Amino acid sequence: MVKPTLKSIAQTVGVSPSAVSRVLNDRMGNTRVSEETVDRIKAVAGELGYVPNPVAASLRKGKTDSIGLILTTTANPFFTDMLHTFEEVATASSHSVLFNVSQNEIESELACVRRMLSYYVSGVIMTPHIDASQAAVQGMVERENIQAPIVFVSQTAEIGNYVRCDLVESYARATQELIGRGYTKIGFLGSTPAGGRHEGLFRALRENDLSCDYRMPCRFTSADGEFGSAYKGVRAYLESVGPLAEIYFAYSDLVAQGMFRAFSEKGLRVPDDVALVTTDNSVLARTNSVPLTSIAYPAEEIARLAIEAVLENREIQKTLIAPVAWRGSTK
Amino acid sequence: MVKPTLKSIAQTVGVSPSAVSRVLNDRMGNTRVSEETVDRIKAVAGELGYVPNPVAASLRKGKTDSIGLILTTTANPFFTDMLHTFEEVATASSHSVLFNVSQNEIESELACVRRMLSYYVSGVIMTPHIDASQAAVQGMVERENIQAPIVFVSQTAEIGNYVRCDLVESYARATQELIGRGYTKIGFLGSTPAGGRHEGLFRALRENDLSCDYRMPCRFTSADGEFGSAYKGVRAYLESVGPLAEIYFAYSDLVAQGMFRAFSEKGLRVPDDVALVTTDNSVLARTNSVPLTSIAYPAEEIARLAIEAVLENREIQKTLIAPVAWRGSTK
DNA sequence: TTTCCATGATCAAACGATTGATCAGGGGTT
DNA sequence: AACCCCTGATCAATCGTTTGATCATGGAAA
Repeated sequence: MVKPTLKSIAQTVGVSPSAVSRVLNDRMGNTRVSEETVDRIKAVAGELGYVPNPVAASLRKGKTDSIGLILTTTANPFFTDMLHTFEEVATASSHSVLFNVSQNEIESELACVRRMLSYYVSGVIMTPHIDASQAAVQGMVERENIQAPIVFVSQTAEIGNYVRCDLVESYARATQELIGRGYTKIGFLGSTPAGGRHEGLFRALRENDLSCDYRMPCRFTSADGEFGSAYKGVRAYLESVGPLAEIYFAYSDLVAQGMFRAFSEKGLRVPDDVALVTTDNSVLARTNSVPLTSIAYPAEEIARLAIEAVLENREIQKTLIAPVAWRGSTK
Repeated sequence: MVKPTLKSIAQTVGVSPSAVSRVLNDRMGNTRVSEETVDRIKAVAGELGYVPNPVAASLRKGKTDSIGLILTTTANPFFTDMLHTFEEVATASSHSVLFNVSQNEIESELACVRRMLSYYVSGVIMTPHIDASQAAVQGMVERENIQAPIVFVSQTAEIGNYVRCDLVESYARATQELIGRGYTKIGFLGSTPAGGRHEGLFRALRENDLSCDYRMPCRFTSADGEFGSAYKGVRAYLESVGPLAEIYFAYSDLVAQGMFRAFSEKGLRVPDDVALVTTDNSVLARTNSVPLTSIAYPAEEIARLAIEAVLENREIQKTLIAPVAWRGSTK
């Protein structure tokens, strides 16, 4: 038994393929087919178990019911949180998801986008590796006059269509709240104090006339990853000077896990001896033995906005502020 | 500037589309085109930035360079570990990944498979929700005489094409090793002692004339999830009878996290007061403040085997034994 | 000079759905 | 009776590639 096609259905009903196509797509109203024929066609289609061939339809229409999703990695639980929502929303709108991991290289990101576009995806959602890669992709879009919407899910850049999360502001608000709770010596772990999200921390500290030099030095290496680098950095820090601040910001949940392990090994208790605020609010923060206060990057909302923008082919420039999930790693 | 097609290239070179097609696909050897023409075509194709249209090729060939991947959930880090390898191997073989989450319903699983097949995927890899769903899908495959390979990644069922992980045997080996290390009171957390992986634990205990009644009762509810259910169960257990065993098996890393938190809150130290062996060896186990000994479900190897089976359209019936990553939560 | 073959290329039919253009025929106007 | 319109249906081209069949050409063998 071969797969039924429009033509085979048309034959058994005794009607033209066009009629069958019009009936089965049925954008309510413009059906130029008599009710009787409609019924006959639907009956036969059902009986034969007709399932349309999306590939053929795509070729003709020049677009598919699928969207491309490009993540920089799946190693960080934060991304997989988004992945889930993406799939959910896309499936609910009966769209397929074409998935790729770009792995931190601009060339790879461009290649992924290009490949997806050649599949006639309705649009692409990507987490750009860095601002430069976002700019590069957007440049390609404009240069080649690409019609399908490309939506960036980023943290900083305001380029093209994007949903970004203003972590600078988020950090500032979190810091303000911490100061309100009585913390005065607030630090962070990181290699580069300037730029990025920590600016929010600095800003709030300055506004409250507090010093902002409680930095835990840490050299990030790709061999150790976020977790290992943080662990080693904090170990070394604790062994040389010990915790100077009452509370530390972590760049991500993975980093927080590394810090937490180092604290534990040194007998420091969270939050009594030293407190912790992390970023991502992923499963790691939620299931830590001490539930971690975490800046709740709104992965679900971001995913939803991005997908809706793609499906409705609508421009989007949205900046969100991450709320903080206050948990047991802070007072 | 419109997108270059085979035809447009053929025109500018002054040759037929067939020639261009043959040159650009070039399965080394059967090129029935003179070297000179090959060069001219390649030059023009490169210059015009030709990128082939996979949709058209698929329609004609009746298959695509993409594989379908259906996971039951992304909530468990264990699945996302596999996801990463899947994407990596598939991309390395220049295949796209069509991704879906099936969410624990047989109907949904069948629908996902059907949809993917209509996209002419080269094959589908899925983690069946339960043995019944694996049987249902396999039934569909046979009934409808589906040609594309479907590979199941499961734990128990030996149905169709599969890569399974014999966790019963894995548990038995782990238990044997624990006994060798001096543990005699070995328990586990779970609602249903019979069936499944715990049989391995029981078997090894029996073989060593040890009792196997150190069960932590726990009622799993979908509202609390694996983590919450485990946490609540262990809390209640500790408050009523306390830890009776020296070491406990956890069903998954998420479950282990819940147990670990309960232990921590009760002041029990791992592994000194109570030890822990978990399953999955996901990022959760690796980044816990005490690195958890975990049965290392070989996600990468499984993914690799499954993908290779699909790409080479080869039958596969493989059973793997999970090794154990011995870490700080055991002596 | 005819015959045969190898080489390098083209032809044309698919693949399955979509869609603007076209058409047959019946009923209503004038 | 001539004209027009409406309804319900068909025609045929198209999307871009692939691929078996066919064809022209020139040189070698008979």
